[in-house]
Amino acid sequence: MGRVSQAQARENRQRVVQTASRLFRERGTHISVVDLMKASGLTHGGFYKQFASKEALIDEATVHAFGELAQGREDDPEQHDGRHAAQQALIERYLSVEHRDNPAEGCPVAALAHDMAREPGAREAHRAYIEGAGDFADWLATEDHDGITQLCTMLGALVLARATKGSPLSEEILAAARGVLMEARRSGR
Amino acid sequence: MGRVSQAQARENRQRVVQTASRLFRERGTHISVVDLMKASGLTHGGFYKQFASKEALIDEATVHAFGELAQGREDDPEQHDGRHAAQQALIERYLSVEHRDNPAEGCPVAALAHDMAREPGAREAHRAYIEGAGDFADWLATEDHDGITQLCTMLGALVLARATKGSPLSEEILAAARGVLMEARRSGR
DNA sequence: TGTACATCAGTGAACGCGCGTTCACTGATGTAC
DNA sequence: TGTACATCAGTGAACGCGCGTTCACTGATGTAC
Repeated sequence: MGRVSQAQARENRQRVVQTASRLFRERGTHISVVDLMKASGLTHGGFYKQFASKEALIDEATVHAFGELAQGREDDPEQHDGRHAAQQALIERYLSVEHRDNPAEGCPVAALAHDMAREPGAREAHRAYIEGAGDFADWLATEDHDGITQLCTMLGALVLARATKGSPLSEEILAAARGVLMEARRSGR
Repeated sequence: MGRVSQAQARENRQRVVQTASRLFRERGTHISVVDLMKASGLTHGGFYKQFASKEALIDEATVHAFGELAQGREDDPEQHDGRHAAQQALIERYLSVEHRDNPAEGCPVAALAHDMAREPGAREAHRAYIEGAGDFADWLATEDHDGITQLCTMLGALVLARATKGSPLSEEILAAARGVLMEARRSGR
């Protein structure tokens, strides 16, 4: 193939990060460098021209995933009413069958939780995860509702619904969580 | 070493299942057969004298883990007041730092969630998981409180606390979840 | 602007290693007499 | 009850395979003149 332009190289690198951030969420960080590069339309040999190690890519892809998450929230209007409506819309989307079935484009706090819990720890990915989870909880909070507990219920429901997929219980879990979160908001509690 | 008595062989086999049910929760089902057998005080070669495959052990160890979970609940007194107190005690234990730091002896619904979500599906382990999660939710339910949503909040808090361990957020999550679940029960809502 | 050459992004074979699994071997256990 | 032998739980070397990583090679790109 020969050398590729610097612009093309930057684009290729960015595509690997993007692909990794999706596949880590879908299949976990154990996915192989070969599969990752193949999914990015490249061969595995060039990986180390762009990244110091697979760990470095996990760090970068995790930061990338949380950047997207934060960006998605910024699009929402900032005034109080807009925020409240945006929160409700996000809760509905978060607890949908579509989100359950598409972890690759979904919430990294839920999708990466076990990989974070089982990895060493003092890494950039972990730092980004903790910051991302905290920011998400803050964003969910209202005058009357603690953001952390709402996030626990949402994330717990999503993780459980994914783990029980194939059983009617999976949809019951999503519906029950939607019910309790929306009811609490309607009644002003 | 030579042949071992049938009683010894049964005991060894049971110890492997026990060890596996602990290590799968602690490190995930990706842990190797060599490590699993070593942790059971045996060498890896004999594994296939006792189990058809690693998948078969995952199935058996998962069923074992959920059996223990159900058994732990049966010890509690059956009358309504006893049940209510047992539920509160379990919630406190579930959301403790000790439970966060000891997944091996902890709740398999939380510890195995991601392995279940990422594996094929139509296996005995998945069936046991779904049944175990449903039974746990039923056990948590009261006249006024849906068991599913309580389980979502508890499991979400535990998974998040484990993923953010090392940050103060981890303890805040456990405290927030304890707070909202116990407050709801005290106020009768 | 053209030309000559150094650079280096991407390729694909190869590395050591750990995985799940198989197998020849061992010797104490279990059994037939 | 004792003896002879078949059984088989456990051992450890070996299998093919996929992993993360390295490396010699390629040829279009970028650059010095």
